[in-house]
Amino acid sequence: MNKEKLHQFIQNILPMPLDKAAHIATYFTPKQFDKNDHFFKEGKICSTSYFIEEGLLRSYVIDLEGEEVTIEFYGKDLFANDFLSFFKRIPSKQNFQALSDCTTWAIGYEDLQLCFHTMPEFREFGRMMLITNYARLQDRMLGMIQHSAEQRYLHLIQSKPDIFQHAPLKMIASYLGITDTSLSRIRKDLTKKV
Amino acid sequence: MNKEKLHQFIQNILPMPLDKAAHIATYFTPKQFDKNDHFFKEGKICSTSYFIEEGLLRSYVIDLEGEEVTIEFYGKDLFANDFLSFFKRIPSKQNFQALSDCTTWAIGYEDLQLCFHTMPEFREFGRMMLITNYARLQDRMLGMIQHSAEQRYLHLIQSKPDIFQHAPLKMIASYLGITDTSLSRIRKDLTKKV
DNA sequence: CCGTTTTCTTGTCATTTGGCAAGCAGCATA
DNA sequence: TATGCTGCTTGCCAAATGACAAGAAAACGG
Repeated sequence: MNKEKLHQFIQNILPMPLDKAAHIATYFTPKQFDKNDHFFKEGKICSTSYFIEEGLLRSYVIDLEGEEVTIEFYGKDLFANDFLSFFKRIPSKQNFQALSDCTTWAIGYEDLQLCFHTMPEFREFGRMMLITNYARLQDRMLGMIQHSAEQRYLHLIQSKPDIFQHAPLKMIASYLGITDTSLSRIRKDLTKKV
Repeated sequence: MNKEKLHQFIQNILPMPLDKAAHIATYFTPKQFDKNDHFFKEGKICSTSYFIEEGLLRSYVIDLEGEEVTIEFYGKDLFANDFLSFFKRIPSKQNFQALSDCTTWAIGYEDLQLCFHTMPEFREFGRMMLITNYARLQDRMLGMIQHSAEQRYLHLIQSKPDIFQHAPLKMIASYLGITDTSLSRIRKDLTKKV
């Protein structure tokens, strides 16, 4: 398990010399998850952030009726954590679960702070990551407002096709904001149309 | 027009000595908007960020049918800009409009970068603001998934009551992800229930 | 004050989505 | 093989929301 992909990821978010990226990478340690591992549970402060080299995760909350609502799928080359809990040091409401065997790089809160305080490049990198994620979330929000469930489903197939090999329909449905029954019907209608 | 509220705002996001907050505040210049001013239009790079001392703004996009979709309402004590365009220096898809006469404090991209690079407190302040906004957006997303239009409407009345004095129903409806017709009916039903 | 425009409401009907329950299929395991 | 378990589909009907159009009410500008 080498750090090449981690370097690429860092340089992808913010271009910087390889030695800088390599230095940043030294603060990350490898961490494996098995499929279905619940590796973070709500109520605690999220103190570790994971860069995903390979595999698929999801975060979810439990709603008032006890139903799981998937907040986000985290695939390859993404950073998984609960920003709010992580940076504000407050208990998280989210849970994290591996949907496949996962190869990740972990960094703890203190190390991340150290990186922020000592490396301007890393600050930029962190800021860009936050902004990118914010913009993605805003686009998804706009999608919820402007598009039908069917359109959102089709878009998800385009943008995150790997989800469909690992996540059961119910998780995908709650992510899309519909029930699994409706999603099943949407799929049925789509096969007719083709 | 004094900077007291700006100081408070900065210290509210991240507690710091008054002199630090005052120094940060020197980079902001006052800017007034009249009701209905469209002070930023899509296609350009968003290079100014506004702290709102008084008044109400909104950001919106134009969808494929030419309809305006309100993305966000920015009230008192908030920071208004398009993060993605502002920090990535790419053209924005958003428009900004004053919904009432507004008193704001403006800061340009270069000054903001200067602040980031020279003041650790300001970096923290900026990071916390991004995270707070991200968490808010995520909560709104969850609301879209878990709650009915009526529940979202009631929640909006609680959380941003001032909107209803300045924004027409159509803007509020698109923000909630429904049509103005539906919102009108929801209001009617609620008066019956009371 | 009048006339115009915008905003809001309402009626009718269609479409989308949900709730519930039944059934089927795959799959692990005793 | 028998037995559950989970995931997916489907039928039936209800509820939520939308599309379109008409009209009432309010706001605005001269």
